[in-house]
Amino acid sequence: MREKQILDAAVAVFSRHGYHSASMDEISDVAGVSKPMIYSYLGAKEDLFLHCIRREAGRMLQAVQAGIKPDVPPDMQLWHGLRSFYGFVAEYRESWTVLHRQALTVGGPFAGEVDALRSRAIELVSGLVVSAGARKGLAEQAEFSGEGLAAALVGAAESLADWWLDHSDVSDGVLASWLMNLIWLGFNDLVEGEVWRPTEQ
Amino acid sequence: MREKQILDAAVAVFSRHGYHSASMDEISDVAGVSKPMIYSYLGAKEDLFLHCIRREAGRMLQAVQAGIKPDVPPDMQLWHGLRSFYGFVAEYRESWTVLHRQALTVGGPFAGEVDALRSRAIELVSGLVVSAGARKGLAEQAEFSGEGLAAALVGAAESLADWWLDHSDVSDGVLASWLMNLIWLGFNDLVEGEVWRPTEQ
Amino acid sequence: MREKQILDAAVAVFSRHGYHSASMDEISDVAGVSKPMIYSYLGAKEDLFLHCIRREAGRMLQAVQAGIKPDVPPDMQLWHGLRSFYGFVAEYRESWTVLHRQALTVGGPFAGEVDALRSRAIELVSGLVVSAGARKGLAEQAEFSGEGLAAALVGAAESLADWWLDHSDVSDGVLASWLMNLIWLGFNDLVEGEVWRPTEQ
Amino acid sequence: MREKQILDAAVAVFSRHGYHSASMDEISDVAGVSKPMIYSYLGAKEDLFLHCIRREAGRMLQAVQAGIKPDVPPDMQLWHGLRSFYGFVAEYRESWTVLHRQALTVGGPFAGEVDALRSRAIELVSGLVVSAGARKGLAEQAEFSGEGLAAALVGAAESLADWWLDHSDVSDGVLASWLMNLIWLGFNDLVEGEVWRPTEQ
DNA sequence: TATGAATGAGATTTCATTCAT
DNA sequence: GATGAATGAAATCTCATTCAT
Repeated sequence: MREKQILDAAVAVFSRHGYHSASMDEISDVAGVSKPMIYSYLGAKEDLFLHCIRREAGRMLQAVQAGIKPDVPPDMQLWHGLRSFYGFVAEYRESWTVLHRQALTVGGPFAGEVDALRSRAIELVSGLVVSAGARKGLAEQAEFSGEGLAAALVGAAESLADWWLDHSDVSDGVLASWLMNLIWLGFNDLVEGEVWRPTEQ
Repeated sequence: MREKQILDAAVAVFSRHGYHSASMDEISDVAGVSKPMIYSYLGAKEDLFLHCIRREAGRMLQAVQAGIKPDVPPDMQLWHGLRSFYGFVAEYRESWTVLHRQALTVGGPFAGEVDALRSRAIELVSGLVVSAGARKGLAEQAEFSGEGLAAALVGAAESLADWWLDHSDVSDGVLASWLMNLIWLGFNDLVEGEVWRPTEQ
Repeated sequence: MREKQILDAAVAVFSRHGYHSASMDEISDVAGVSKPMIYSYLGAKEDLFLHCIRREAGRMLQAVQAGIKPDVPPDMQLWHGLRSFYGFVAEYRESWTVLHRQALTVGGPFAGEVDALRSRAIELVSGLVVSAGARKGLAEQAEFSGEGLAAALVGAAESLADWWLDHSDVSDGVLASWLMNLIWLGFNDLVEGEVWRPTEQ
Repeated sequence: MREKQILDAAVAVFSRHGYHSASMDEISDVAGVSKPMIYSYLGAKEDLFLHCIRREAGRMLQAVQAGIKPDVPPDMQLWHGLRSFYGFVAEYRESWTVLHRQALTVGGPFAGEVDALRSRAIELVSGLVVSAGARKGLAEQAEFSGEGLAAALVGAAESLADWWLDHSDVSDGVLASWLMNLIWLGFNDLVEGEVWRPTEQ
């Protein structure tokens, strides 16, 4: 299909050069169609970029959700989710680049789209965290913001993905395992009432 | 000094509009000098942006390092470092925006600069991590990469900083404390040999 | 017939948007045929427009001439001609718009076509004028150009038609009667030797 | 001045090719400046055209009004006005072309500008007509619309100007005199109660 | 030294026009 | 014969960059 052809090319070019530096000329070259076709199928540059973001965000969300098994304990759900996430990043490097690097910087309608995606992720993680906390009988600790923690966790995962792009010699499972160890254990301690406090000024 | 004047204006404008959408015209307006002056003092747009990144990166690194007290245990060093980091982000929002949001998207010489900064941060954290591990007698665990963990930690800290920009009603100390609890505890477990492993496929 | 279908659509679209802003796409949509058909039946955009002008000019001329009764005095001939003209304008607004508003602006072959139509009209009026003059025994007055006067008269009629488009609450008969009173009376005076001359510098 | 330079070029090119076919490239060539200068001094194409219309309309109005002597009888005022008008058309052919031919066809803000100019003309003529009528004690004749008559008169004058462009061998005074004879005499008759009526169906 | 004035080069976008089916 | 799909070519507009003063 022409649409897929064009979107693939657009994602490739946007991921290489970023939104502004990408030229419709190059996209049409890579896609192997003429510029008017792009405008006819997917609209102006902004629309095209939006379509890219939406498709890639959809793909990623679907990949991650497909990897999560619903009937296992929360830690295993997070574990599977992380593996799927890194699997996706490995397979669709360009998608990830567009979503993570490019879509954030350009203002306008784009920020909203990616924010929505990240919100979905944070929400999802928050859910796991809360359900784990509940299972362990965690009382409400007003001191901590579930959303803040989830944001940090998501950020850690993203950053690790970025780091991975330049150190591709570890498997997705290993990455996920690092995060689980780093964070889940700490979270467990937290749940169990162990708290770190500064010991001196 | 002319240079400071120009760099201040450039950082302000770049942080507002991003690299590409920022116009030399606006920068010269904000700086209160004519465009040829910018070219004469700081070179073309790319150079100017590079100078911005370098200055802000230097400032940030210096702020963080200045906050770290060398003769306290590693956890307290990290704690102070995080507080300084969030202090810097709070005080120099624009610097942070330029470094985190804008510098990532543009390919070419910029990525290198920011990577360098992040590497410094990762290195720094790695040092703490390793020294903490050593103190506790952590054997080399080939399974874990100190650098990878540090990257994740740095990412978590950055993400939390971003999240903070939209939830400014918590103090820098609270943010740092969240991270310490989330990550340091987990790391401690790790150091002490407690490891999370998947319990089922 | 295909041709009529296309021409009707073209006249409608040209009259709405003008020559340049009219798009072949819209014409083909309105006509209900595909663009290649237009090119096959009536040629490129310029040709199409020419065909429109010719057809509408022909229609208008025919309508006016059909309204003129040959065996009545010149003033009555003019009167009937004017009524027919305004009748045509009322019934075929779009034709009139294309002929009067759009065809004038575009240089090239179009000007010629419309000039030809106007020349026919001027000629026709000239004939009446001269025949009226002759009947009244008007000596040749080198000072006046029958053609110039006719041009002015035709222009007055056209302008009034235009004015009418925005003040449609008077009948065609009234319009024609205004012109007859304004111009025919003056012309009569002229024919009878009464001449206006400037009374002072 | 650059502005005058550019406007002159723009009027020349617009008058040759019309609004749509005129290209900014050609205008900048004719003006002897680069395109960005045009945008900087006079804005986008639409603005540029508006500036042209306004300047030429202003010139024309001023020329005509300058020619009218206020303390002479209405017919002499009209006479002088017409002479000035044709004088202007003779001297500024291109201005006239832009105002009459080009500005009418393009919709949008332009129509308004030219309509305003024409309205001024019609108003002016209406004033003369009414004052002449009053002087002669003309009763209100509901049958005639002063505005309509004025529109017709203005149209006649415009048309004659157009005709003149191709028959430049008569002087402006002669043109004005034709119109005075054609219309003023007829109007006089009207004022004095002589009315033309159709004599048969 | 400092700048107002100027431009080259390139970006997006739109149509009239034509193949291939 | 008829059309959906495709494109070449050109138009408007912007901006980083530099003379001439």
